[in-house]
Amino acid sequence: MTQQMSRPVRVRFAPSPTGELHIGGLRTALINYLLAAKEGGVFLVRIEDTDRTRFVEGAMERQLYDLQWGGVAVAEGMLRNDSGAFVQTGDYGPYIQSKRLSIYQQHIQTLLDNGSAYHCFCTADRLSAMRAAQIARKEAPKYDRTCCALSAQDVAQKIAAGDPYVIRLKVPDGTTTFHDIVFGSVRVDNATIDDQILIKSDGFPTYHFAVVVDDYLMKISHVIRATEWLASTPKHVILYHALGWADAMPQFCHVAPILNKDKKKLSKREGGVSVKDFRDQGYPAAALVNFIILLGWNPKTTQEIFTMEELITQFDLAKLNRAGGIFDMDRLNWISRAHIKGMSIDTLYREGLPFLKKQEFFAHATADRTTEDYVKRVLTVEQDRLETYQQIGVYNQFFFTDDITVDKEMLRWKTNTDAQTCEALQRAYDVLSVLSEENWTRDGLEQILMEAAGERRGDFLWPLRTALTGEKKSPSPFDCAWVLGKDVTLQRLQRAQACF
RNA sequence: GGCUCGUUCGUCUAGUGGUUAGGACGCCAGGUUUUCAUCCUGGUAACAGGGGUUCGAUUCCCCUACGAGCUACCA
Repeated sequence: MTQQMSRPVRVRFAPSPTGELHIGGLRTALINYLLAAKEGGVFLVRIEDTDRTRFVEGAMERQLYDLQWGGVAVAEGMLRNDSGAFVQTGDYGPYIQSKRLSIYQQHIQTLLDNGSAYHCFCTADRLSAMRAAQIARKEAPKYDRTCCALSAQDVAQKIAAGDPYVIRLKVPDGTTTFHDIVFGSVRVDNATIDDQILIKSDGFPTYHFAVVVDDYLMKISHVIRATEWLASTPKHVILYHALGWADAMPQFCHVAPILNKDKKKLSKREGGVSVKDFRDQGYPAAALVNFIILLGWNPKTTQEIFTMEELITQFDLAKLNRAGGIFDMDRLNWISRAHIKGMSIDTLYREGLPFLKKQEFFAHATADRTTEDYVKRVLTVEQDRLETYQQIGVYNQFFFTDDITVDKEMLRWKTNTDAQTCEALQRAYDVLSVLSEENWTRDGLEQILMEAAGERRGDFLWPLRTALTGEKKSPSPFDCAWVLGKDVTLQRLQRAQACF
């Protein structure tokens, strides 16, 4: 088999507008995109909407938006225009299959003419009866070619009479072999392949026919898609030959699916599998992308955290694994944490603010606690503790509300007495009340408070920290005082002292 | 049932005809520490099973088991 290694790279992602973009879909799109980006090729999007019964209004737009969110940049096919709408762009359109019906008609005719396809008038009832009988006889269900024996006259007559029909591929005898970049050589006996329907009775092509016609006409160099297509690739190979396009056959590359804990294909039933779900939960796009690409691929180094640029330079189709990977939430969280940790505060603020704004505690916060400056201080303190944007502020709500509760027990460090606790609070107040605003910095506060703490740090720092937060767990008292500011810090210390 | 594909710690994986089978996540234990988180150190844990080939197989071949996909006028 000849491989066109020098062909310009043109790859495509071809979603069906039937629902939200699945993370498995994002992964497939990403792999296509990475190859194109690495090789200086073109990544295009084509919409496969030939199943009118499953069409969902708006699904295409949402999927394209999710792709863009994930950083998978589309160069041809469906692009966003200035007003935000997705429009067909490129020299190989239309890029929506339902707009290509006449093209399919033209090419099905060559198949009909050269005897590679035939009309079939069998009814659904007859087909299902036939299939049931075959199964009962423990045979592989397969069309029995009744209509293949019809004369041209019979066919013309039935068509003229308005009988509904489909057009089937006449699978030739022999075997079909093809090379897959990931799975290697795959060979099947043509006798096991059914006479696949190419054109449905509604005149629309099936996937198998449309994908071959479109990939050929759009000059696709690599067909990179999910492994669920591996078994039907021989049909496509047969079609390339029947259409006389064997020399222009793309390279096939099937990528393993993402599985759930039961090793089943991750299904929408279980929730939390669409790109939108993860975006809504506050995972950075770069983290999700990093996570899904590492499921079944790695550059053979120990690097685990990647930017998109690093992925592009290090990507290699040959390093894709064959086995499917199980989706592991712990790992996603770890990768997400690493990405958030590595962000600038400006980025974290820009990305995280929309999530913070949805929080009730933030909506009720006073104006001075929702300023950019204040929120950025909170983020500075929380950055190392965040797994998702959605967690911002959630575990440290005392930053946004004065409605905190402190009592003697909370303020007491270990077995200290009330007097010792009071003394600690008073000492903290004394030290902080004379600290200038200029020195009210993370470092400045840490320095002066550690000095004041002396040897028995817990005696001093615990009452201070709980007085400021009303929580047993929180960031350090230095960080809390820094975020809250001098006025609030002193107020809260006084409130704590009033417990005694 | 048939066809195609797959199988290294719980998970993601590296790896070689001879390795103490490496790393990461998780988990556990210690350390740092005012708490939590972070961070540091250490630990736990794998070549699905059986036959070959071979001086020697996790690595090559075959079989079995298990798993997945396909077997639609869905993609």
